[in-house]
Amino acid sequence: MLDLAILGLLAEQELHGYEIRRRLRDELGLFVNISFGSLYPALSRLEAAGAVTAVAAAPDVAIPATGSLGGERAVLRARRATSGRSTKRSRKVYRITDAGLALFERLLEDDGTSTDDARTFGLRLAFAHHLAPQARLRLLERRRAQLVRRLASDRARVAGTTLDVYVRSLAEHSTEATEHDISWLDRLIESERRALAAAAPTTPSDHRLDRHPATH
Amino acid sequence: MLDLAILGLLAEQELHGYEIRRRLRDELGLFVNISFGSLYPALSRLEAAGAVTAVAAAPDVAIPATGSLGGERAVLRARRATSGRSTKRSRKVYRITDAGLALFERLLEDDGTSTDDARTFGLRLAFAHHLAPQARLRLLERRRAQLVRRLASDRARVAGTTLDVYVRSLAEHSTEATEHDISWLDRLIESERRALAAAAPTTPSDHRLDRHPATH
DNA sequence: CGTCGATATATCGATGTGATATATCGTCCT
DNA sequence: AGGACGATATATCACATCGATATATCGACG
Repeated sequence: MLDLAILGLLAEQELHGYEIRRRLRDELGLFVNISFGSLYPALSRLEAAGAVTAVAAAPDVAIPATGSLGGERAVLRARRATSGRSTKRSRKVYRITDAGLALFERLLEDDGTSTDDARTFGLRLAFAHHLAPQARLRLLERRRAQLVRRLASDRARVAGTTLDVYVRSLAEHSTEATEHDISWLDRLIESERRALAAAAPTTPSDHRLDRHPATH
Repeated sequence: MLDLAILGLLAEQELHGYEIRRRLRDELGLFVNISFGSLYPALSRLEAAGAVTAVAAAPDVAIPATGSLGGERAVLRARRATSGRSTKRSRKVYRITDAGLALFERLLEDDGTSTDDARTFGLRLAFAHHLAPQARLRLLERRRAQLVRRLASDRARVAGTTLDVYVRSLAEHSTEATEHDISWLDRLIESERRALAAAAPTTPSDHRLDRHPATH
């Protein structure tokens, strides 16, 4: 679960542990508030598995050529770091390997029956730009189906003989929240479908299209 | 966290492990989907701590005189069980002790800085009828304040330089969900305030009222 | 000049999950 | 008749994650 988060960040740029945590907190802190107690062991685990390698401590923070991720503040930090002529306490900078990239893509797509967690879905969506359009659509639809199932069982529960006021209120609110989630997903799905139709209007009935997309 | 759940159920009625899990799943399965791998150890833990005691396996399932909790199906199950003249695999029925009740109340109120989890709040609210009106109000207001704080930091994040479409959508949706939660809490708080005012209209300015409420 | 807060890595215990093992009983299919 | 299957029931394992804590370095601020 946080393997996915770590690999997703490292797929864009080399980073050290503390910085990984900071980015997860600042940029998608909605779900993940990863603790060091899980981060460092996870990095060791990934290193042992050959998914990442520790490279020499970078003397200065690489200004992200990838753009998109927290530009200004990163520059400020880099300036401070270089001016101070300090590496703080020696950092271990990690780089993702080919095996790690493969693992990342597997974790991203994996419709694994497991851990329904909203957090895992959020993480996958946050890295959705790494997915092929069709895979992205599948991700959204899978999640939608899951929520629809939950909604049905929640409704069944509300219909049951639960009398307590608070439990009932809780159940009703949860139901509404799920409905809200679903309509949000519907909007996303609609948007993806439109993008897909606009990109490839030639072969709309090609059912093999999503296996190995020509490019992206 | 599931100590709270277990004690909350046992506070109303003696139960064995499997039944505890079933009730949690069926009645407030919104949050808790407790696994046996945590339930049984938790029961042992609570037993060791003197919060619960294992009593002799009940020959028949007690028809809940407390009402409110899954009546019909329980009766059906009880009938089947007695007709079959079977206790299935010998069950351990647990009863809550005085110490357990004290612990339960502590866990219910505990504004413990820890584990902000929505699940913990949901659990507390589900058992809110065990709380004094003022404590109930405090619980709701504490949660509200917490969500307001989260909302502020979420908004700050959205205002930042996050360019990715999906991350942005995720953040916006999360923000809306939090707003929805807050307005739900506002309704609950309003309702509690009204109930409180109706119950004790004599001393509206007594600021000590919530320390040791006369009764419940 | 000394303390505080941010940066940085690491480890510990407690708690929770998912998978699996074991056993008994009722129900349904053939 | 019998046997497969699912529900009931308890228990344990490996593993993931969290929160707290330890350790260390540095810049900033009074």
